[in-house]
Amino acid sequence: MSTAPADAGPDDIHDLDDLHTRVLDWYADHARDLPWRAADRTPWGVLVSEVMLQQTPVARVLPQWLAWMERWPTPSDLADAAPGDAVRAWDRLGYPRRALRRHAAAGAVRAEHGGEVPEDHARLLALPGVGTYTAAAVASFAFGQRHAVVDTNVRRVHARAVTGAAEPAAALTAAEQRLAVALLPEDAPTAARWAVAVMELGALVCTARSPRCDDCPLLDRCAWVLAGRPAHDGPARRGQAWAGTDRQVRGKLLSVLRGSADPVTADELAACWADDRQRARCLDGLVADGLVEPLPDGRFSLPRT
DNA sequence: GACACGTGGTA
DNA sequence: TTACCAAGTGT
Repeated sequence: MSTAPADAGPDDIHDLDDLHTRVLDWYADHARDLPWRAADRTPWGVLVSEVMLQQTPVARVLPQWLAWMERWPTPSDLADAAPGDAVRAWDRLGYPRRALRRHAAAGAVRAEHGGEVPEDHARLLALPGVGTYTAAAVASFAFGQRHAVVDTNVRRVHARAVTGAAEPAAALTAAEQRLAVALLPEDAPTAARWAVAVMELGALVCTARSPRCDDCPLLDRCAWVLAGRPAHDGPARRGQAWAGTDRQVRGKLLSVLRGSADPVTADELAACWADDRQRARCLDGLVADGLVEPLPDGRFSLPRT
């Protein structure tokens, strides 16, 4: 069990089978009934869910995903909309650049892939807003391929159950990636189920704050538990500053834009933040990011093209 | 590799 | 209440 799976011998293969069986059985009994996992889901729906879920809790994504899928059921439907419509519909999910990239990705899917979400990992990766994780997740969840899907939940489960650490490193390491690959079941359908199952275990049981070890199928073989649940020894995570930051100002500016059907004046924007210098800098940043469009008459709107 | 990037729920 | 945390990506 302490042997690295990369050095797998006969005993470790049995060990790996045991790991797979426990997690897959647990998932069969405890998986949440999420709409992007439903039998009638589309690859587009999976892609939309993955982007929405980036750094954003499931509970907040759920209603937004349903609304988006009803409004823009295919990539081409979204590509036909103005980017500003996507930003407005993104509402308060946070990180609105994701909405812009989602819209750009819809255009790329139509222009380069005949309107169908590509199955190939490299082509997925080339879409705006799709990084290593999301490309692997879509290839695995939507198309049943065999990929190491490594998100924060998976990293935490691996760190505890296999490596014996309370928390994974600050950033994804090559060793973690290799471990994730080494743990993958051989056949694609099982690997795809494994990927979503480990993630679900991390989301529901092996949580960051207060893990529910009593409910964990791996309790009696968890390396971290067996080691006496040692505390995290690495550096504490840096909290994200918020009050007074550009991020907060950007959020306020965009909130004004989202809330208005018509373009807004500079005065209306000024009302949301007193510091002229900072407000101007943030507005420039939003324009540079393509989230805000300055109009010839001096007003501002969400991007129209 | 570090940093910027939104928002709101929870302990 | 303050701080942490949530299915990351792009620069």
